[in-house]
Amino acid sequence: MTENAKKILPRLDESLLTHLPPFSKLERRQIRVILDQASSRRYDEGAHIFEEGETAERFFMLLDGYVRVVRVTQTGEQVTALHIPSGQLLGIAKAIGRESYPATAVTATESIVLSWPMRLWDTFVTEYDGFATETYKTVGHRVGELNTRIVELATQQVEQRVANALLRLINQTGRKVDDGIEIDFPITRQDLSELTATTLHTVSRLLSAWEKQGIVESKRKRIKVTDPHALVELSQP
Amino acid sequence: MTENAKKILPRLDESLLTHLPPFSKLERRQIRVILDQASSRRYDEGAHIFEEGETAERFFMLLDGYVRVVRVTQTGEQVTALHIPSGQLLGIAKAIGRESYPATAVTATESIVLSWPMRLWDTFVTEYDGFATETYKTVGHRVGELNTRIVELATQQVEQRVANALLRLINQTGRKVDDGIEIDFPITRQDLSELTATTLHTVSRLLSAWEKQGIVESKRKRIKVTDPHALVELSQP
DNA sequence: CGCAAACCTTGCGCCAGCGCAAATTTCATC
DNA sequence: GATGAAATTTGCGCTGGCGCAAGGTTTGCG
Repeated sequence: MTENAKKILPRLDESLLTHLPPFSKLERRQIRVILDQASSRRYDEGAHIFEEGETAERFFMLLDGYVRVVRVTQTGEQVTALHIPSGQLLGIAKAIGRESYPATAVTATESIVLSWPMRLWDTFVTEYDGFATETYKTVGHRVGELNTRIVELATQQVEQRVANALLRLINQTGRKVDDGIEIDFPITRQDLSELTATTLHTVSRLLSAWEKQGIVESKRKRIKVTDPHALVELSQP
Repeated sequence: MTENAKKILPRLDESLLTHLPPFSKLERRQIRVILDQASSRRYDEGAHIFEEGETAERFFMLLDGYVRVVRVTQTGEQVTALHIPSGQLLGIAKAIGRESYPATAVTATESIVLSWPMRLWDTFVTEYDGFATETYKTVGHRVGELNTRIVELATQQVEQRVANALLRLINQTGRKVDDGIEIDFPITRQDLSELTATTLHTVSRLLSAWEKQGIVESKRKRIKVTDPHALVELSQP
């Protein structure tokens, strides 16, 4: 409840966008236009922003929160392809020449999301300097991440993959706390297992072992890394 | 030798490009300009067209042959991310906002490759209608493939992955022969294992088993699928 | 033709990590 | 503070597929 209170919809204020890469170089007037055309919306934890295969009718910017990009197999298993932190565009199917979303976006926390109808895409690209470049950089970055995940899945042991995943999470979304770095959103053993292609049981065992060694501390849905260096060691082959 | 004789450098003729998606809509005059600025080159089997991390100074079109896109881990293992058939662009770092190539391109057969200096990229995008769209579609398609590979690696057994890889190869690059479909380029057990994240031993065992069941026939570096339907069965969970 | 290099096959033992099962802890709600 | 749902922990046995090793086959080359 108190959490909710903090996360009311923000006023559509210029300062929301000016510091974000795709828009940072724009004039106030341009930002104004962009904001006027945007819809703002709050999503609960676990909500789906868009679904794989759906016609891509809107594109999104994550203002606050975290999003998991997942695929679901025929047998219903979920596989997490990426984690997206706030400040990034998502659902940018047009930037990769697609008419439909290639995966499903699920909020990992309550999130605030801005969105625009896809028909504005071309306008944004032609009207706003740097927008195209930034979106292609975003795509490039994600392609890099996908490649990295493939290499990890192909060559590393489960322990290394989980260690790597944790490191990536604290790098991207870590919050410094008293004696360590905590992952900034609720994450279950199940989530971690979907991210590392293993089972929640194995993740649980690993975390227990690491906790005994003083590398991490974890409560339900919370993980704090107290000795990142040790994790780096574990993540090396 | 006779093989080589067939694969001399082609004359830079208009018909080379007119039927390829990125250029198909262009006028003869435009094709002429594009060809004038291109370099044509033949690569031996196993040659590297470009290396991961290298500054992306040129972009390429594969006119004939097949290319594997690979990453090499710190420990020297190779992981194949994609296979690219002829008629496609590659090394299009600019389309994903990168200054350097994100992976290494290795020829799987002798190949004929056209290339242009990257400084022409923006010109191509602005001057030639449909070029940008096609490149983004290419990117989109590859992102889809990468996602699929991640899901496969994460959820499937080795046997299913190898079956899937074979099916994909015969779909993309299969050549109908007397009593089956043959993969159109030399492929070793090792190659297949790098494509499916397993060992050449396991691939060898699987192929032997399948050969006994009459699903495939294979010689050194050659694989022919005689019963694709059975493979489809095996590829399902 | 004979040799070396590259490629392929097969047997055997082992173990990381999964599946199953059951118990326990934590949290939200009334 | 009682109840139920969700998340987590832990034990145990089994097995897919890897590592190791040895031997066989095909191809290219001097």
